[in-house]
Amino acid sequence: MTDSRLEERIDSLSRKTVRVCVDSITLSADRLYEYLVTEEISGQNGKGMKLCPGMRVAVPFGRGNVIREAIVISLQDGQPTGERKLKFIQNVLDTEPLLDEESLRLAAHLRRRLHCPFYTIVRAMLPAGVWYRLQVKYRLSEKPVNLGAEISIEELALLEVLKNVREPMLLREIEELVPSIQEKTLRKLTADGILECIAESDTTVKDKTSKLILPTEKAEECFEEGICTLRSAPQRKVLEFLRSAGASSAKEIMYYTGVSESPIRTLLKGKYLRQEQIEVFRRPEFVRTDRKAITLNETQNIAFKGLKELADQKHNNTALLYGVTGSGKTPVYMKLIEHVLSTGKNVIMLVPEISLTPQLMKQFFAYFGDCVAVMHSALSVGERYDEYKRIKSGVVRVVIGTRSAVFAPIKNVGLIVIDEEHEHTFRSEEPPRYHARDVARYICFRSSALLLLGSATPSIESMYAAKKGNIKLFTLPERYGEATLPQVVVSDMRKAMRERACGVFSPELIERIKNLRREDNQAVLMLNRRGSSRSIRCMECCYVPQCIRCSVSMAHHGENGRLICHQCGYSEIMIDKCPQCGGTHFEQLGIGTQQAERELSEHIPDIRIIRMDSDSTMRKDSHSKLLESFGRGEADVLIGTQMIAKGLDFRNVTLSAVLDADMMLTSPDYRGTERAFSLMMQSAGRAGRREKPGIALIQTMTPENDVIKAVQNQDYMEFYRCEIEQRRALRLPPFYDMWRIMLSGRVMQDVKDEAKKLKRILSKALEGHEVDIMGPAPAEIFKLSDRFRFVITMRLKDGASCRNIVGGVLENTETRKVTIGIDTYY
DNA sequence: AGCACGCCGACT
DNA sequence: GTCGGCGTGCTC
Repeated sequence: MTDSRLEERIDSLSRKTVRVCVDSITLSADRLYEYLVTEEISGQNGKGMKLCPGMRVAVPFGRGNVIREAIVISLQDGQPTGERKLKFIQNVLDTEPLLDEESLRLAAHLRRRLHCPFYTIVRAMLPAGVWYRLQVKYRLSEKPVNLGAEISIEELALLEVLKNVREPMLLREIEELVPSIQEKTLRKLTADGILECIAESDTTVKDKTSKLILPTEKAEECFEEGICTLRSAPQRKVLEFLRSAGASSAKEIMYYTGVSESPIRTLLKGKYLRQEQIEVFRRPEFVRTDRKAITLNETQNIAFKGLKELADQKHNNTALLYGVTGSGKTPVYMKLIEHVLSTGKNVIMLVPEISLTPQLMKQFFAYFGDCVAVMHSALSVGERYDEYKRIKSGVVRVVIGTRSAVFAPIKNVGLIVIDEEHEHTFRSEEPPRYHARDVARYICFRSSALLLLGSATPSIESMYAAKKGNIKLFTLPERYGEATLPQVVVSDMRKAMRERACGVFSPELIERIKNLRREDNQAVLMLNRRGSSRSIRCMECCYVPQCIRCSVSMAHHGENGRLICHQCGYSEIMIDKCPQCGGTHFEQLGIGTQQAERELSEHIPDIRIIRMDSDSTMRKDSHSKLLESFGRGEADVLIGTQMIAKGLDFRNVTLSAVLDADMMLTSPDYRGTERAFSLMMQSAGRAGRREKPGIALIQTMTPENDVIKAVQNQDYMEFYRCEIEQRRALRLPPFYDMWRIMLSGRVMQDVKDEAKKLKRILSKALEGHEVDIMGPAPAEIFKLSDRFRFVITMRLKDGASCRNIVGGVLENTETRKVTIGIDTYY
C-alpha cells in the first residue's frame, strides 16, 4: 500500500481491531489473527448492525493478500497489540452474527478437543445454506494514486479497460476483456491502491441435489447413426448414458458411467447438457392426526417420574434410559419433553437416522404440532436453511434431527434426548470428528439441562457410567403392550456345511421361510454391509481386482456391469479376462444381497422378494416405496443390509434372520462386537412385534461365541459383563482414553518416517504418564485414494492431564507431505 | 492451503 | 547470462 493511501486509511481509523479465525488454514496456523477496522466498516453495514463477534468478514491474508473468509471472535478498543503493522478488514459479510457468544464458546471448546481448525467446526455448526460463495470483484480506485513507473503494458491495458466500467467486475469478467490477466496482478494493483477490491457474497441458496441433467439438441447433433462423435471418451460416455437413461442426477451419471464430475461440467459449459431444477426432496408431509393422550404403564411411569425430577433440578444431569426393544421408550421421551416444554425450556431430540423413523416423526408432529422443526440430511439445502431460520427466530420449541441437529440454534435448552445413543452415526466420520453425545453433554452442562440417553443396547461406556453411578439409570424391562420378545434360534452353519455344501441359507432357514407363507406371514433377512461382500475372484489364479487408488478389493455390481471401489468411488468395466492369468471364469466372493436374493429364489422359485440395499434405494424415494410395498404384503421376504434392522415395524413379520453373524463379529475395531450385538438384537426385534409371536434366527459358524450366546438369551447385561471385562483387560475405553492418529501422504516412506518421528516425540512428551503408544502400523485400509496411511494408537490413563500435551504435539506435526487425522475415544 | 521467496539446472 | 523448476517458511 502506498503511503498516501495508508495515511488516508489511518485518518478514518478509530483504533479498533478485531480478532478473527480464518478459513482454510492448517492446524498449525489456526490461531487468532488481528485486523484493523475502519469506522465505516465497524459502524454500519446494510441494516445498520454494528460489527460484532460471530459475523463473518473478508480479510486479506498472507503475503499475497488473498481474500479469505474469516469469523470475528472478539473486538478490541484502543491500541492494537504487538509491534506488527496490521491489515484492514476488507468487508463485512453478514448483517447479523451467525453464531452467538455461546456457540463461539462451544466451537472453541470443540477446537481444543477435536484438534481440527476452528473454521471446520464453524462449518459443521451451520446449515449449508449460509455458505454462499465469496465473490471477489475489482474496480478502479476512486481516488487513483500516482501510477508508479513500474507498470507493465498489460497492466496499463487493464487500467484502460476498467476506466470505462463503473461496476466492480469479477476476475472472470475481466478475463474476457483482458485475456492474459492473472489474479495475482489484480491483487498487486489492489495492494498498491490502484484498484479496489470488493468481496461480495452470493446469497442465493443453491440446491445441488435438486438438479437433473438433460442432454440438449446440441448433444443430439453429436450422434451419427447412434454413435457419439465427441473426442473425449468420458464425455461420450456421459452423452451415451443420458441417451439411454434420460434425465439423471450428476451422481447417477457418475455411478453408472464411472466418470468424474469434470466431463459433466465441461459438457454443461459447452451447452451439450442443461440442468433443470426439480424438487428431489420434499419435506415429509405429516398428517396432523388427532393428538392422543400418552398413557404410560407402571414401569414407564416410574422412569418418567425419576427423569422429571432430574429435569427439574437446577443443575445438569445425565440419565440413561435402558429399555429393551419395544418397551416403549418413545412415550417416556414425549411425556418428558412435554413436561420440559411446560417449564418454558426447549428441547433437542437426536435420532440416528430420520429416514428410518417416520413413525416417530409422525408422532411428534401430531403431538407437538408446528413448534417442531426437523433437521436432517434428507432435507434439501434450501429446506434445511429454512428450518434453521425458523429455529433461530425462536418459534421452534422442539428440534428433532440427526447428529448435526445438536448444533441447532435453539436457546434455553432444558433437555437433550439422544435416542439409540449407542449408534455409531452420532460420531462424525470426517472432520470435525465430533460425537453428538459429547457436544450434547457440553451444551447440557452449560445450560444446566438434562441429557437423556436412550437405548435397548446401551454403549458400554454409558452403561459403565450408569453402573458407577456417574449417570442415573432407568430401566424398562418389558415389551410394551401384548407383544412378547421373539424366540432366538441359533442355526449352526457348520453342521449345514458338513452335510452338504450350502450357500447363504441353512436348510433350517429355508424350511422356516417356506412355512411362513401358509399364514401370510413375512420375513426380514439381514446381511452384513455390502463393503467387501461381493468382490470377485479368478477361479484359475485367485486374482481379486483391487482399486488402483486404494488397497481394497473392488465390488462387482451386476446391474451396471462394473467394478466399483466403495472407498473412493472409482469404477471400471467388469473385466472379462483375468489380467494376471487370462482366465475367463470368476466366482463371487462372500455374499451380497443380490446373491442372497438369487439363491433364495432358486430354493423357493415362486417366492416374492424385495431387496433393499444402497444400490436399489439409490433412486429417489425408492427407500420408502419399497418399505410401503413390503408393508402392504406385496412380498414375502425383505432382504437387506443393516438398514433394515432398524425401526421397522410390520405386524406380519414373524421371522427375522441374520445371515452372516460371523462377518459382523470379526471387526478390527474394538467397538465391533458392540455393534454386532446391537444389530443382531435389533434384527431379532423385527419379528413378532404385535400379536403374532416371532422367531429370530441367527446363522453362525461359532455358536459358542459369547456375543452369540448373549443374543440367544437376549440378555444385554450378559453381553455387558463380558464386554466390560474385555475392555478392562485390553485397557480400552472407558478405562483408558484412546487416541487414533492417522497419518497419510502420497509417498509411503515419508509417511512412515513422519509416523515414527511422531511416535518418538509423543513418547518423550508423555514421559511419566501411564501410556501405551502402539504403531505406527499400516492402517486397515492402507492405501486410500492414492494416499498411504499409517496409524498410531495411544491408550492413556489420565487423559485429561495429557490432552494438552498431546494436542500441542499433534498440532505441529502436519507437514507438506503428511496430513494427520485424529480420532479420540473417551 | 496458497503464496512469495530463494536456490539449482537447461535454454535463448 | 536468465527463465523457471519446486523445496521451505509464513500467514495478523
